Amino acid sequence: MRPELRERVITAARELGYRPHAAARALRRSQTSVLGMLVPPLLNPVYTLIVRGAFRRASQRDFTLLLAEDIEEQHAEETFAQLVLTGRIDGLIVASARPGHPLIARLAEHGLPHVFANRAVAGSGRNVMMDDEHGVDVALDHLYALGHRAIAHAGGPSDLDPARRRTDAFRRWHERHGLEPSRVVEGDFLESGGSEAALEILRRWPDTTAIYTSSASQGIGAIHAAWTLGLAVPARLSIIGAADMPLAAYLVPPLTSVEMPLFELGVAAVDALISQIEAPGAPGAPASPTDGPAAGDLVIETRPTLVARGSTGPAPRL
Amino acid sequence: MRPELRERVITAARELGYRPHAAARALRRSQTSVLGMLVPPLLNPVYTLIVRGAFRRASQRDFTLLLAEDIEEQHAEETFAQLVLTGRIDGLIVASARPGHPLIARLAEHGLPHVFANRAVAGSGRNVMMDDEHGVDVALDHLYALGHRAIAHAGGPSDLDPARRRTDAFRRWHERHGLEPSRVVEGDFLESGGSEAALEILRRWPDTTAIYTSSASQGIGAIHAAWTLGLAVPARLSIIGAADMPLAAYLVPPLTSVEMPLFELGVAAVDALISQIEAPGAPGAPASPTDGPAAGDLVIETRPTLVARGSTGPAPRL
DNA sequence: CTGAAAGCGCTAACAT
DNA sequence: ATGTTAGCGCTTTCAG
Repeated sequence: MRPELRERVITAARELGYRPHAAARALRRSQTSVLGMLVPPLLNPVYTLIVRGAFRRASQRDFTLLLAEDIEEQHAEETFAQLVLTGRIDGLIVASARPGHPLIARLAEHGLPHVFANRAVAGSGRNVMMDDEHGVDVALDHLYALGHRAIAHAGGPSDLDPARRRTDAFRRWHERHGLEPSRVVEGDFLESGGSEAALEILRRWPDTTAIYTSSASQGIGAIHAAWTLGLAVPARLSIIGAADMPLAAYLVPPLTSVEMPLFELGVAAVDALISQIEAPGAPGAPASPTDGPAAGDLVIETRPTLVARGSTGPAPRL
Repeated sequence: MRPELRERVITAARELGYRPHAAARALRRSQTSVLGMLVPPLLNPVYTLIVRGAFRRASQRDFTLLLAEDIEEQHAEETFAQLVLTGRIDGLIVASARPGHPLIARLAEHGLPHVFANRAVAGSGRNVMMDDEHGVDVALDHLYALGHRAIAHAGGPSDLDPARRRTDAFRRWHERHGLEPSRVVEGDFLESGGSEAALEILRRWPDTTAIYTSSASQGIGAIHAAWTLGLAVPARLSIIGAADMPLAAYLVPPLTSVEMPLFELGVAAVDALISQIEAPGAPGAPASPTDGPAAGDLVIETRPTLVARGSTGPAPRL
């Protein structure tokens, strides 16, 4: 074939907008170039940014991202069947892991490449996480600098890994500062959880001057709780939330928060998954069965940073 | 083959968890059983519920839903190529339509089954919408009953169909009530848009006693604006937003809003799209090129309802 | 170094 | 009725 003809064919193909047929390609190469991603209910706005990072990166690397909302665990088996058993995806990002989630065992058994994003699975060696501990330190240092010493924590569900890690970090920070880290109440990640936790905190420890919440939504709930009790924010009670979102700037008062590298987390999860898929031998690098971070675990380098707004201020004298 | 053998094969298949390979099936039947859905940035929480309805229904009808975020229009061509030209999807739900969106022409030309959800395209005959006009009436009737007569509207971008329909409905309601519908300011659907619009409204018409915003996010922004101006909500200014979300109950004060049938919209969009795909002859029912609602357009039967909370109250005497 | 052919897993049309 | 076969569009291997 003359180079001239070759040129003409390529040009023609481009002009006609030719694109290889995905299904035929997938069938022949037994690789779909589709990545699955399982996320908790998207009402939790934290995940929309993670998802966006994942979409962007997948597209850059010529993969398509197939999102699935992990609403109720009873549907997990169905989701698994639909995505994995029919060969629709080459790998899966699980951002909704919980201890005992039926999917975790199924994945390991099936040998599909997969990573856990944000919610780590101990010992899996497949975790992609943010530096949550640093995020806690940033928040508590900010409160400390404002003079707060009676700081409480409205934590997330303790069986959810990032919630537990933040609670642990909260305790460690207090120990480092010679303070008693007893003011911890657990609730869900939503506004309702934050509101109820704040109410309980203020009932049990009325001299609390600041609350650190494990999510922005909980922060909103905590502000609401303070309002219902008639406590001024931040004059009487300071509130700071983990994870920032655009909304936070428009609350009354605007919520001080810790900005987390959510977009980067999505990007990194996709990269880690593709590495596994393209790894020569293994269908996903095997995890060492030790507890704690295994060899393959990854922590995003971008560190959480403080976004100071109106919901935190100097500690009051009570 | 004896029925007994048949039985054994079926049982064995089930026990082994056999599932037909999606790519092979797609190739042979030239139908992927995948639906695409294009949505505006998911930071807009309105779409998370629509998406959930769509996911649920697609799954029920044995389709997989492939979500794509329509972030910038320059990526539209790329998205189109990736989803449509490679034959990855059987049809597309477009929830991010704007006049002149490059995708609209491409879709018509290509002949792919598609519907427009929430953001209608005039004359397409493929629109699945909510009864936004009724939503406006519900909001304004509520304010009227509280004694408000100087009501302003913080509208969405006028080139976005639901924003325009709500603005039109706002004007019609005022005409029906013999009031001057002049207090309309346009902004984007986000908190910032609501805040800026509210500020401008109060600057131009200082005697305004109530604001109806075209989204919940704008409502949040409007509350924020009132707070910065030192206007009490609802004692001095009532605020009501279109579309409800769980967050609204935890704002300070809790935001009165109009609950829209978002989940149902997602469900109906999927049903409409699948009908088109399964329609015998046409690759999507042809649209009549008339202006206004065309034959194939659909309005969700569930009507918007009022959720009264703390951000609306009796009109003050100024 | 160019060109033909086999086959991925499935299903629809065919021959028994 | 049951069983066989061709071929969807692509890629990879093998023959020329």
